[in-house]
Amino acid sequence: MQDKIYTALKNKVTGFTPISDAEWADFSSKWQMVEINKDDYLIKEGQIEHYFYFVFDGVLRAFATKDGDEICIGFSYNGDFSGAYDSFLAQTKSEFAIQALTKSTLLKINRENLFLLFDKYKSIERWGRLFNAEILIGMAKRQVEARSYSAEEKYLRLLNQSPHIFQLVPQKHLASYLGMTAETFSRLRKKKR
Amino acid sequence: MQDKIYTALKNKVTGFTPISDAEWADFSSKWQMVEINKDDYLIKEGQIEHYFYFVFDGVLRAFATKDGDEICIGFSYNGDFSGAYDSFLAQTKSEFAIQALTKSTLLKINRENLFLLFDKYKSIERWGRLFNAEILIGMAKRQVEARSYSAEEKYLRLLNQSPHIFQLVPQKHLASYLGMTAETFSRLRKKKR
DNA sequence: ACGCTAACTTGATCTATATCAAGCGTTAAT
DNA sequence: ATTAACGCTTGATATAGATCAAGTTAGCGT
Repeated sequence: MQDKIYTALKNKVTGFTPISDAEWADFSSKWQMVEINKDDYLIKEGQIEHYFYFVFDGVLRAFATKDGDEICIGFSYNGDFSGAYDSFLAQTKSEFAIQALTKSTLLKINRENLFLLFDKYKSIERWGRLFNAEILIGMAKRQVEARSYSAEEKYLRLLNQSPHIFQLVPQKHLASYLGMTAETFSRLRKKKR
Repeated sequence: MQDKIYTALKNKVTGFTPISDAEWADFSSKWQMVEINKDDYLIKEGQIEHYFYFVFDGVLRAFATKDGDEICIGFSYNGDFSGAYDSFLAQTKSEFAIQALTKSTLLKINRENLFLLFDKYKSIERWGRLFNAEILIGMAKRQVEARSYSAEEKYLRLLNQSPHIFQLVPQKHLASYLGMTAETFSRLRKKKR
């Protein structure tokens, strides 16, 4: 049954680029399973990220804190990679925290091991490049979105494009994710029903 | 004197990861020089990006258009890479245009050649990964910035962190880049003098 | 099942910033 | 040299969404 977790990871990685059996054996041996309870943190603001995660099951949120208010940056679900990735790459203090919104099952790999794998295998290096590209493309989209639309438009777009997350994530986090207050979110919700 | 342009590219690339002479010879042969006049476009919204650029000299701006209004996404200067990078990677229609703010000298490489180089050389693949990482880290920072600060705070932060761009870029573009109107920008400017 | 806390709703008010409008200075074209 | 076009400034007004405050609901721990 732990097999399933590694199979999920394998599917995810080979979705980017093919990997030989030998490479997979080495690669996969470096990942360990971790479980984390609801409300616990993968990492807190100001810490340096040493791990890169794969979410097998659960929901997590990334958020920064500004003057005591939380600013929700994003979410990770089943099949996503997670972690304070910019801190992980640059080894700078993380500007945000990652917290489990549900009990979650993850795989993690530490930075040293991952970087050794990058050195050792071109396929893994390629996966790293393509994964970075995917994240980057998503962030570029979101940047334009955030600046192009009103609160109402952003609400409706989220509703159309990711209806499932309304079930998974408390409204206040969705509101913050869309850059509005919980009150505004609630009013939009009422309006559209 | 064209040497200087290639030397600048070499310095930029090897700043990420070392590259052998043979690799460099092959890699550099795939880049061609392009010149572009002030106000001309590298790419327009809706087109698919086939090239990846290196700015030897000049200033460019990337902007999206929403309801006739321009939303400035970012700038490229001497020593930066440029292009509609997400369109280049995903081969989807670009959501933004790139326009020269000054007469500019660039190097460009087409996608096919670059991807062949990724296949051929692990060092180039690594450069690709690290370059993606750098862009990604920058975008993550900017995302948090854009959401954490008021117009005034954003203005002051830009003034402190990148005073040079006040000389290079018209105010209206800086205003849009910071997510405010030109009027608001002008008022903040007056206030702080 | 009960009580407590946190999430959500609803209404009243406030405010940062946008919008609209008009004028000024500088550059560029005729 | 004159005018047109554009970028910047300044003032008046409008508004989306925030903030503040109070009440309601729902989930969680004991």
